[in-house]
Amino acid sequence: MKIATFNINGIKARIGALTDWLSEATPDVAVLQEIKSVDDAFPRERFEEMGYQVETHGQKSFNGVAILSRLPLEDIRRGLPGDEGDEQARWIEATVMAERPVRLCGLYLPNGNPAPGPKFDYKLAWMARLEARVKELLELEEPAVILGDYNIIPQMEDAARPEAWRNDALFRPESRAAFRRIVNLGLTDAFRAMHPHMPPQPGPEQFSFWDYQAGAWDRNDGIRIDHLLLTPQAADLLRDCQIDSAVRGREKPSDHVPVWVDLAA
DNA sequence: ATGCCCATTTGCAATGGA
Repeated sequence: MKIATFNINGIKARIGALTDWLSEATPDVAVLQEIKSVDDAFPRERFEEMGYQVETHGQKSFNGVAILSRLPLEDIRRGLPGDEGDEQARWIEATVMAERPVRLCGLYLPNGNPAPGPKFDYKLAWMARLEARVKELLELEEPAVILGDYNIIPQMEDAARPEAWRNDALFRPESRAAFRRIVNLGLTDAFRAMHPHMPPQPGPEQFSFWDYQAGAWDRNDGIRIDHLLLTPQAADLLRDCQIDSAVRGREKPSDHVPVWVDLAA
């Protein structure tokens, strides 16, 4: 079963690029971030025609997450627990009914800039809520994938120019420590499990985001911030993990590209 | 040191992104 995460940066602007990629990559499940749409405005028919069940958790203008699945979805939940007053649409969960059911948690973690400041505080508070939810998921001892735009550069090798991100909310010590705390509960970073950092690399590192500005894509000045974290039961099913980098070089691209895992589920 | 580009808004400049 192929499960992908893709920050599309606006469904309205990305409908063509997204359907093209779905047709080629044929993921069983695509977890989307930044749909930037309310639920009623999401073009669900376009994806239903392609055989996908569509579940959205949108809001006006910003944020918004969704799950597209060719297999049935059950027990859909919207919103990250832990703060009833949080209006931002950044979390959606569902169980994909494969031969071996897998719990999916799609997330769009807050950017957190500028740091320090209230937006950075919100990011860290959101990550504390994520940690609490991950602890619950791990106690179930079932296959689960927590995937999406984490807005975290985990290590130096995950940025082409780490020094440029030194004081950024994506790379600050507090952000990376919060990410490590979550991973260290017992999750596996699927990409690093399949592609360990082995300096000196024969080629450039792989990234999942390149800024629109300053020719970042042409210079491969990217960062790896879209992640798929696996519970032990999901990690035991891991067959492959790849980044579809070429999508970034097409017409009217998102600034992120899809990242996917193949699970023996 | 700052902006570069892109998407959205009941828009025509401002905000958010990362």
